[in-house]
Amino acid sequence: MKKELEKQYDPSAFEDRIYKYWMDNDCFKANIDPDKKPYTIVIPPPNITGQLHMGHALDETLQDILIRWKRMSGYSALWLPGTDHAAIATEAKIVEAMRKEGLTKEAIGRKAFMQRAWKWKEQYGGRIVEQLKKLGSSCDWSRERFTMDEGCNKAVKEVFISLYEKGLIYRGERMINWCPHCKTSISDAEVNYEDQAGHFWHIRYPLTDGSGFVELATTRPETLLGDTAVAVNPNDDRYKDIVGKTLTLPLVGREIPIVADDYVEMDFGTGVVKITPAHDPNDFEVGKRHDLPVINVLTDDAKIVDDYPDYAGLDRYEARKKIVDDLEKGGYLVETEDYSHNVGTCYRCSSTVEPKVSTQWFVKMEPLAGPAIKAVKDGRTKFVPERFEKIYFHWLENIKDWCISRQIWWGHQIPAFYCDDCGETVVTKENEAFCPKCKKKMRQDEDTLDTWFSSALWPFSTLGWPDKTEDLEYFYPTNTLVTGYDIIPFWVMRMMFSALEQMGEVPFDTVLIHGLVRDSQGRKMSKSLGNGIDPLEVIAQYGADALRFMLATGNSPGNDMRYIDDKVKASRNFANKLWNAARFIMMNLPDDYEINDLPSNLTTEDKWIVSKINSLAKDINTNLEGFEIGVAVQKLYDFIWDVYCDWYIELTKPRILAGGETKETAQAVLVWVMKEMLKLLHPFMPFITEEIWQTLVGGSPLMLESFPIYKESLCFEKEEKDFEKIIDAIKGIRNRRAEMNVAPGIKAKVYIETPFAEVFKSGSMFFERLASASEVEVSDTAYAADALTVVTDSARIFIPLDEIVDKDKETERLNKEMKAVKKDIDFLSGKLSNQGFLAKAPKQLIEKEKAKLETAMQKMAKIKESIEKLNK
RNA sequence: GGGAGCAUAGCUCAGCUGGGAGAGCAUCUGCCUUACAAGCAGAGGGUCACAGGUUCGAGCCCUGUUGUUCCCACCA
Repeated sequence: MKKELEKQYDPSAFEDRIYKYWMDNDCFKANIDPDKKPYTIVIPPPNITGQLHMGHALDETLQDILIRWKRMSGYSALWLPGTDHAAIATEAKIVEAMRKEGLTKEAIGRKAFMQRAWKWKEQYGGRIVEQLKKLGSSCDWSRERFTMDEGCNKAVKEVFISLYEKGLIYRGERMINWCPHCKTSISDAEVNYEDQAGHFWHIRYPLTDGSGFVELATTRPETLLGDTAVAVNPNDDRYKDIVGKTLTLPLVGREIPIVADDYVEMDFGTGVVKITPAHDPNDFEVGKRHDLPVINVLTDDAKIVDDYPDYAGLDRYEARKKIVDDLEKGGYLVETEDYSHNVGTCYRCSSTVEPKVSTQWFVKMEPLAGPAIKAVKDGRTKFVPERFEKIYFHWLENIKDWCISRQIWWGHQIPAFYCDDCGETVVTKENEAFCPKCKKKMRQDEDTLDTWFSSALWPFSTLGWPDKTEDLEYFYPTNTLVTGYDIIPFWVMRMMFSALEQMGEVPFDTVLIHGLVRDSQGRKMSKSLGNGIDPLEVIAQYGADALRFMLATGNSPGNDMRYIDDKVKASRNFANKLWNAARFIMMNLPDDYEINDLPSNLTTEDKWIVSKINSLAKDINTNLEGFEIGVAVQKLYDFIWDVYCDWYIELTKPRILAGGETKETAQAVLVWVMKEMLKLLHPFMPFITEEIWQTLVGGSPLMLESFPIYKESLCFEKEEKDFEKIIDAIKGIRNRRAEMNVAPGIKAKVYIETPFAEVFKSGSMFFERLASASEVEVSDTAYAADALTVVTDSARIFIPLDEIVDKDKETERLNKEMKAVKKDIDFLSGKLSNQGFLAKAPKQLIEKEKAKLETAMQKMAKIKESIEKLNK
């Protein structure tokens, strides 16, 4: 049968079909094979609420490149996929959907809400998974997991109980971050700080004894309602006398003490701070030190509580306005100053968070942080690039206890039970509990766990832990974790200490960090800006291969990149180039062509390209081992486009026309090198390579072929060098002709004077097609008549074009060239007469420079001679 | 207030452990050469931010400066 590809490269015509072909043939399935080494990547589970965005596309592309490469390199490669329940984000979506139906979660109750949530998950949770497939992700879907599935829930409970029993999880009343919009606590890592324009209100509080006022400044006047003291620095002479006196709180009338505390900075503001223990983390600490009451003035949705009738029910910002007005009316407001300050916002909904005193569950971090720091310091896990270790260390070294309880329903319910009668607490993996003291049925904690609590267990919970499964035994610890630098504190860090604590081993040996994909102007892609690019649309237009290739091109680990449409186009054009090259070679094969290994009668140019792709294979492996994906991509691009298409294919054309043995050898080499290229390119552009492979080779899938490695037997150093001489000469001729504006149609004789006569004789046929030669003469003596002259490192070439040879112009040209060579000679001889260089530079380099100088000198002599002859 | 990244051709970016600066796009010239005009052959274009230093030799290492981006941090 004739092997044939569609005339037009149209990725949409085959990408889905190829993906299905892989699925049908179980190509993604990882098997436990004692004869193979395992290589494991767990996917950073995308949120079930999510739609595929460019960040995912980059993340998945990098993982797929690595996993396909390792799979082809003989590893039992497992890419374990799954999704995250995204607690707060998902709950918000469901609540919003219910709101449209006029329902609230309180109205329908927990059970019904959870049923709706699961239904929602079934309906939409698979969407992102289907989108991942569009990219070509070679995940083992038979092992797909969900952070809230039964196994993950088992793992979560196991860890919770184990940490609780070790005293590493505790429940307590602390100051936490509260999001009034999501109505739940959030962890420190989930707060984003941003500068906001605000005001600094200077207020005076009257001394109760009527002896005057104390002026202080605040950015949050509404919290005045909850003030329980005013503090000054103990060393502040200005206020020494009033420490211990009391003030009457304006608008409220409460009598509050003036305390002395080191926390107050004397030279900031007026040196007086109002203390509101319920609404500021520092004030909370001051309050503890001075045994001050904690008076909460805000509701869960940040409105003033009913205790203050004048303000009750007002939103915090409305209350602020009214309180400032009232302070002014009462003569308490001294001045209002513009002021920019740092405000904490919720990373999910961007609402301003409220510090709040509340009873929550916490993970005690200090004992867990130590081993996690050590593991990276010891090099058991390393970051690529290394600089991100600093971020990791910084977080762990300054870590506070992790608030893990959330006041939402969608998530893992905390496995703690309370006795309403005696206050007893029981933590158990059972679904119900009875009080050990009063034997009564206990009430389970209403709260759920931070979504990251389950994500933190992902590398081992997905492999079956806490059960001792074969998967866990074989595939754990995993190898490479690929993720963006923005989630190091959320996820990487937590996986590290969780794994070390539960498994006693690091969860992965390498963390490959990538940057963000920004828009063409370098801005972060965001919904609010509306500047996001939908990867699915890009795939529809240019194909997944083009998108993947674009994302991998010129991208170095840890650096942000921009999405630029022209770059995708360039990648698509590259795919098109490969497509057409494949079409060309198939076009020239007989219908019953049988693919064999390399023949033994290789020509110089055959050995040249075989040797080149052999070293390319070496480079690609080395680059991938070092996670230099962008560099590997560049090398593949250059080889396929420049070396194979622009040179080698062109070189085979005269041989194909000639027919016979040389044609057969050329065909065999064309096919063989194409096969090697397809293998090398496959991890980067899986679809097009598989499609071509299926058409050209057929049989088993390309994705299960062996990845090429360097082979000594394929290295032909001499032929490589020899053929470069011919390429140099052809380039030189083309160059001269273009400069002289000689149309390609005008053929001319080419006379080559060279000491490498054999090399040039064997390559002379190429000059006809590639250098517009009418005939080629190779000799060791110079051409006698006037001609255009081209001097390369290994030859002097004469092109007798009588009608266009302008002696003056030619002389000028040669003089210019001579100057350039002279510069080379000066540079090289300068270097070689430098005693320091001779004494300290590596010998090999010195030899290389000497050889270069020698070549340049010879070239110089040839040019000089040509000039003289021309002007005789 | 700490910490980090970036600064290379008109634009977007590569450049591994220091050995005479690269790619894509854009520009200019000439080509429909029977795989590809999503193409072919050529050309122009860079005191590698600035100032010092180390070295025989620096885009790369060290110090400082400027610009820019980001992360962290409780100054009310």
